[in-house]
Amino acid sequence: MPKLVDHQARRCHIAAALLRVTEREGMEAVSVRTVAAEAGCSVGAVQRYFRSKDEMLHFALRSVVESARRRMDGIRLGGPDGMTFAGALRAAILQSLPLDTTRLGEARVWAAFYAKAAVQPDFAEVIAELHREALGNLGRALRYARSTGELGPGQDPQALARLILVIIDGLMWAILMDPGLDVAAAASDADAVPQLAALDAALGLIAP
Amino acid sequence: MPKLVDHQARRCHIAAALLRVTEREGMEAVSVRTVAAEAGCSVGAVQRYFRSKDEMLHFALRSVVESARRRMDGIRLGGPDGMTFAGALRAAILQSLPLDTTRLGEARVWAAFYAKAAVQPDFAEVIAELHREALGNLGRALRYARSTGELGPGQDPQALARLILVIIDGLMWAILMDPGLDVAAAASDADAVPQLAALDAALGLIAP
DNA sequence: TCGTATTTAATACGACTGTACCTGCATACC
DNA sequence: GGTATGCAGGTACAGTCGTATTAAATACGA
Repeated sequence: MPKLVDHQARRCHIAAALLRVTEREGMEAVSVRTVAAEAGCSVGAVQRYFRSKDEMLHFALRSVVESARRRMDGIRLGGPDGMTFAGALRAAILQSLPLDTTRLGEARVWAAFYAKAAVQPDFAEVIAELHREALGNLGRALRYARSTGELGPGQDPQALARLILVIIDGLMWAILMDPGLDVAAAASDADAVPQLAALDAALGLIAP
Repeated sequence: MPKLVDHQARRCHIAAALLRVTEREGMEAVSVRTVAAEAGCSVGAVQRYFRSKDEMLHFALRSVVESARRRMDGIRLGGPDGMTFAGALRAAILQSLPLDTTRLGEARVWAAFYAKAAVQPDFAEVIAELHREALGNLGRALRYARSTGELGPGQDPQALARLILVIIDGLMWAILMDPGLDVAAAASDADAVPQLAALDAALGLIAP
């Protein structure tokens, strides 16, 4: 038996390189060669771990979906943690927004995959599944909040969950499209981001 | 004097071809050749009207921004037109969403330009300017609505305008990412689009 | 009708694309 | 130790990319 390599780890390593290229120069700059260079290996190497460029892109998408899922699972809205429901919700949303350099990079990657999904249904399906899952999680949390009285009884938790996810996506783009955004200031002080006025307006309406 | 052609019209013709290609196959499929083929002319022809591919893309972006601006200017929220404020607002937002095939195509084009703007600041600037203009228009309309009492006095019109624009963008993506969307049904009956539950939740909070 | 300026088409160029193949190399079993 | 097997790198190929340059066709003013 010859040398054995951890295939999965290699694939992740190459996918990470692909995401770095995407974050820096967009998905149009992603080619087998640029990714190989970024990953510090040869073209032949990435070809062994991915049969085709398309398979590589699919794997990369699944990896970002996976990390988003992990982040999502780490969020707890209900629960006894000395915080108001509105505050916890706001914190959870802020956590999902590109307010520092690393999350800004991740958002740029998402932007590229979103655009690809707009014309490629199989990509859209993967994203839609994550979205359904997020909808379920958030809806469950909101139902719990309503049961404890933290959320008004007149509000439909499922529709509200939809609304919050829509706002998160919309805010992501609004922040991404703002060329004058000061990321350094945003990371320390959320009030330096004028786009978040929309978020506070929404939260003020939801949980006054 | 030799043959004279309407340069501006030619540029628009070619830009329209570029947008058709983008709508169908995404921006990665846009090349000087594919656009020339779609426009029914030679590569040399598009090269005369656009010095470079980048200039062509800029012109195309400006043309979609221009048409979005025109659509926006056609929207009137305040005014005596036998409609409640909330109803007029809802209608205006629905008009901006990809709920039929033509607007779905336009949304796909927007998706592509959004993604490009995420990594190319000069594109982002053009979009940001349109966004600022929309913010101003909507803010004005909301201030007027508040002055007539149709909007509660406790709400900040500017923040609310931001929120509505964020929701429009977020809804656009939510609809675009849904592979199971029945466009035919959506065009005739907005209730066939589950994503719009988010919109109604928001409107219920804003103008109850 | 001629001349000329403008539009067109076609081609050439170097660089880059995705993919296929092929050569060494290091390893682990017989 | 020999050898077969999985891995890495390199190269080749047929296309396509954006752009520059060329020659032909066109249409108007004189």
